[in-house]
Amino acid sequence: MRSKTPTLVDVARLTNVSENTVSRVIRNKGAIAKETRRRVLEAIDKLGYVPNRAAGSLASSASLIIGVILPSLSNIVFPEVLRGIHAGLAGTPYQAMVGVTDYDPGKEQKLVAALLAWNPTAVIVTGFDHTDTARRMLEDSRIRVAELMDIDNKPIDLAVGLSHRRAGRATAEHLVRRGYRRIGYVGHDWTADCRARARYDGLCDALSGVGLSLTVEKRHDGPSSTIAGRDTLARLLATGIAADAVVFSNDDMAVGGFLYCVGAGLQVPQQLALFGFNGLEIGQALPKPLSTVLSNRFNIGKTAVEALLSQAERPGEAQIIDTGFVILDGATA
Amino acid sequence: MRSKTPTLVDVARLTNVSENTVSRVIRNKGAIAKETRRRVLEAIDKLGYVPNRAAGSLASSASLIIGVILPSLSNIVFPEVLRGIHAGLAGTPYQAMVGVTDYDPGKEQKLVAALLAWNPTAVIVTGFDHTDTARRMLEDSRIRVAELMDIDNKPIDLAVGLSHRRAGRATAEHLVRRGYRRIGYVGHDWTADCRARARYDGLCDALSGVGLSLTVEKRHDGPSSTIAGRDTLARLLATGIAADAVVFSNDDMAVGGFLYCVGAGLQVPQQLALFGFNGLEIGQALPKPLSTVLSNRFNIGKTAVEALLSQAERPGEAQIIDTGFVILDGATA
DNA sequence: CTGTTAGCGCCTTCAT
DNA sequence: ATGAAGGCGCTAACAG
Repeated sequence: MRSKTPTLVDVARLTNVSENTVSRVIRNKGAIAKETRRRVLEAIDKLGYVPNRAAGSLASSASLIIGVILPSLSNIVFPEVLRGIHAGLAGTPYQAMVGVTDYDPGKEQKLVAALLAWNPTAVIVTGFDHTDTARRMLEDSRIRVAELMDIDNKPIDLAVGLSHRRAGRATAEHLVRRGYRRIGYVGHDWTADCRARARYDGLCDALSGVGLSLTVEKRHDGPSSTIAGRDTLARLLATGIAADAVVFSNDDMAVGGFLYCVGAGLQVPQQLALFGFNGLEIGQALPKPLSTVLSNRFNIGKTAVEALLSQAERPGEAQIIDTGFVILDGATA
Repeated sequence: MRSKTPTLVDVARLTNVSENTVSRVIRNKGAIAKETRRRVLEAIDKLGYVPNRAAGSLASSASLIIGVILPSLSNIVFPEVLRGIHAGLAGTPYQAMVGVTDYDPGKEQKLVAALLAWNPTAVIVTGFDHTDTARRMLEDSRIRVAELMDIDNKPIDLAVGLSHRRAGRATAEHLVRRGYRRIGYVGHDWTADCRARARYDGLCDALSGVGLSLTVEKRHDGPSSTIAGRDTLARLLATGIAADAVVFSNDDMAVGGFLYCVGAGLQVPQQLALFGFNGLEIGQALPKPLSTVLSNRFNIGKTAVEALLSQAERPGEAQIIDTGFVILDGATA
């Protein structure tokens, strides 16, 4: 005969106080006599009482849930953001409810609806690219909303990330300063990844500011990957158009490019300089550490959670937190 | 004046049916007249009604939540498992509630309690290594429980994964078949990662079966990483003890080892053969594809979800699903 | 500092 | 095929 799991009432009875008092102790709300609290906690411990979250959510129309919507888990960047989110959540009673969109705004919209059905305390999404409906649902929800990775647009409530446009500009400036003039570009499909596009734009922008432009470029028609980087660099070099440096849409692609050079016996950076984006560990483990832009993904997730939890209400005006970026000099450009 | 979000009652009133009927339509339960269903769905659409999950969970003492507890998100393997889980969940009304333990059984126990407080439909954990309390909570919960990655122990309910011991044996057999006799080992801290330990045991086991043993070994005192692999191989070679092949605790480590060889001008596999575990993309993108064991992480997650959702009750006897492994011949061993 | 009184929105059970 | 009644476990609002 298994006795059903204990509830507030059981704790209250065992302690000879009202349910409400027990509830207050659990939530650290209102003033409670030291002795009462002690007895309540004792009873909780004795019974192994665990609050029923669904009941709590229903009664308070709010839950200890943080909704998290990520475009992908294949790109290592997002697991790192998620890691930051969990780091920010550790030690709090909040749990992350995670959904993945596969870069599909339609799926994102469904996930927004699905997560809002849980009355989450806050929702974290990626970027600014939502369907109108999704955006309206988020706006109307009145809960806190963080849009991560990018800060080049006006957020619903809070944006945490870096300016990809500026990161692209900084890349150009770095290469020009190093004396590179014939600069090529190897990218991936940016219909989904509009931040890669923003970096590209910043890059071209800054180059044209000093009277330069991309000498040659190739784009892989699909998501970024090491293998795509390797193969796309091969295609770029096969054009025969000389380049002394190649900028990659991100580190995955750039590492693939580096491995291509190793295989082809190309001296990096003497014969060809390489530049990435993200600052992934693997890039720094190469025989020559990759020159790239560090984009603190972990920190973006952690900072976002901390900001969201530190203030329950939306601030009067949308807020932006710039987590910045750092040029990693490396040895490949 | 913002009207509060619509509830079942609103839909019922608009349709002139009882709440109950609306509820049945939503849950596809019981027989409903075609025409009634149509009108209800119309009303739902018109009002933009979204069911309140907390209320549903409270009333049914069950929720459309799948609890997921992972040891880490730093190791790419677990994001891939999570990706599989989300793939299995896509198209269902279930959401994943994710927690991360940092390989700490104490944290795992707290997460188990925290997730069970939501009345999840099932819980997915990693491995068999739980505190007694955590195990008891999971057993007593009566909900479905999957233990992932490993199948070398008796599960609470369902295990999905591969035999790491056998993978280790297969590694030894492969190397011996290829003619390697002086085999070294480069590993990482396995107090946390007991599956790496199981592979190591299988490796040693199979070697001693043919009268061999590890010639030399070095273990990095920390989690696996490319940089750790690179540096630990350097330390192993610095011992001066000759080895013609080195087995790494996983692909991250092995890729680091490969990159060390590139930097040091060591011919792979002529001067030194390398062997990994996991079959990560990066290993296959190397100038010489890494010889390794493919461990289908994605599939483990997806298979687990499908198995859990296909049967609401625990089967009479604990069940094991072997997702197997595949030796990737590669070019490094 | 503590208790009382009403729900929160839905699902289950039993009728019809 | 549909409805009525009751309650899931907790919290909010107000008393005292």
